[in-house]
Amino acid sequence: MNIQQFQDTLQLFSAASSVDEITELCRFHCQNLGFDNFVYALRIPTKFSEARVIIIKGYPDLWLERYWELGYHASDPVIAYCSQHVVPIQWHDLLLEKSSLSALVMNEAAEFGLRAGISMPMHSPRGELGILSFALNQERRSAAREISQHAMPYVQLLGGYVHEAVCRVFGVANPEDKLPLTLREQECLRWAADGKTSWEISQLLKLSERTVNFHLNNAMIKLDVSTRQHAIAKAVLRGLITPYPF
Amino acid sequence: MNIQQFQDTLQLFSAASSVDEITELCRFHCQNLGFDNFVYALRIPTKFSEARVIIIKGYPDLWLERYWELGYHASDPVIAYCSQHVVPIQWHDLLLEKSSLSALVMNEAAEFGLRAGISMPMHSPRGELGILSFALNQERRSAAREISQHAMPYVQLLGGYVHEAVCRVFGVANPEDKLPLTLREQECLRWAADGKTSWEISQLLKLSERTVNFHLNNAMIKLDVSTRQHAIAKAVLRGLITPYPF
DNA sequence: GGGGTAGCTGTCAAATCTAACAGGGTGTTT
DNA sequence: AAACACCCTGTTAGATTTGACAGCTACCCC
Repeated sequence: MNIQQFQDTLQLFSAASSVDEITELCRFHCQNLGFDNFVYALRIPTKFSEARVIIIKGYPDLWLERYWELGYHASDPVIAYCSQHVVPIQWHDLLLEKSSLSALVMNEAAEFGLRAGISMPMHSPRGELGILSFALNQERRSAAREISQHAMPYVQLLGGYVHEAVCRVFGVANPEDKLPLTLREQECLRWAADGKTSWEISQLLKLSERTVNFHLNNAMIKLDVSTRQHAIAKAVLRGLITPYPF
Repeated sequence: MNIQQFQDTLQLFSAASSVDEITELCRFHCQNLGFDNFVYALRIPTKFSEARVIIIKGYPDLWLERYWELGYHASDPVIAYCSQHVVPIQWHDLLLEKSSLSALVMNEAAEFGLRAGISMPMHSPRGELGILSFALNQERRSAAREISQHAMPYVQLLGGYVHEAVCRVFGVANPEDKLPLTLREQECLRWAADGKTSWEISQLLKLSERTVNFHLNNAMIKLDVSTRQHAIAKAVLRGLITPYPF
């Protein structure tokens, strides 16, 4: 299958209307590309410590169970890479420190047949992060590398379509609850996230300190939190505010 | 050039260290794909309703000037599409209402030789939006469609690499310089970001309240900030602390 | 006019955080 | 052994935030 034909099959994702259909399409492409397993995970920020996670399964169940039980997502180097980048990565290219938690996760994965692979990060406008991974149970590095290398462009293309399909099926794109915050609330929050105190913000926005507290309080109520810190974490994760404190 | 060779040339973007180099690479790919013009625009949110915009130019200067002067970005249907999607679009497929502002923009663009084209949106972790566009001065719809169709996968691949290159050159987000927060510092910060007070964190981690403040203070020093809020915003944006599930 | 939303301002007490002064301990590396 | 990183704990004073009590204007929609 050349890339042009491949491109045509991608249109099927736009028509898919259920998880099962998407799973089947992924499975098809997985085999087609010469991989053994696949998984797509979508993280949707909700509360700070309560992101919603949607998974399209094509991985060994035992591994997924173990993964969640032990909270491996926190040390998974693939997730760490994907949350910062926009181009795909071959697992072999990840920089791992010996006997780090990250290395442990990857080694255990290998025991479940996930020895080599490739992952494509997808970031969408509201901070959702989708990761499409294809894995290979292949001992020989060179062979694995060749397959991954060859699959790279296909995986990159697939990523976007799987991502849009999953978001559509689960009704993720929801512009309504994107900005529950008023203009002033966003402004105040942004400056607060920038380390400014109420008084400083009042000077910046030419308001009274009381008004700044008023807006920040309203923001906290809307975000259902009771401290500024929580409000900021939540707003940043949801993309409600984008401070630039660098 | 097949897709495999193409893939190899993409590595050049990782080495590019200046705007000029990136521009040249884009120009090369533009011609190679059979297009007449290209442009890459990166929007970095700063304050609410304010953004820093970086442009890699390969469009008629006159058009770009007019575009900015008249604030066309506000009605540009390509930007509207790109801010909501993650897969590329052929301009012909955009839904335009007759005599809308969007249609006006596209018509005027056509007068500058930008009659057909394709645009690839790139969203990165902190809300930056990059748009890579290739344009064609081609009257015949069918011919334009064919070229665009053929270029689609290449453009999608290019997008990520141009995006990462520009972000790197402009120092937009440098995940590399991860300030090493210690384990305790991360834990405390994570709970603080969840709205917990020092006392509550001390109970959660079975520490004294003083110790929690100690760790949070160290984290603030390392992040070079003077409030918890700023520390949390910075840490979340840099991916130094991860929300619980994932 | 009433009701809704958004914005603005005031005071006050209690809770919380920040910054400064201290003092311990462990473990690894040089 | 000394230097270093990480971890733990104490006190205090002052700044800041939080939550509660108030009040006001302006706009839009029904």
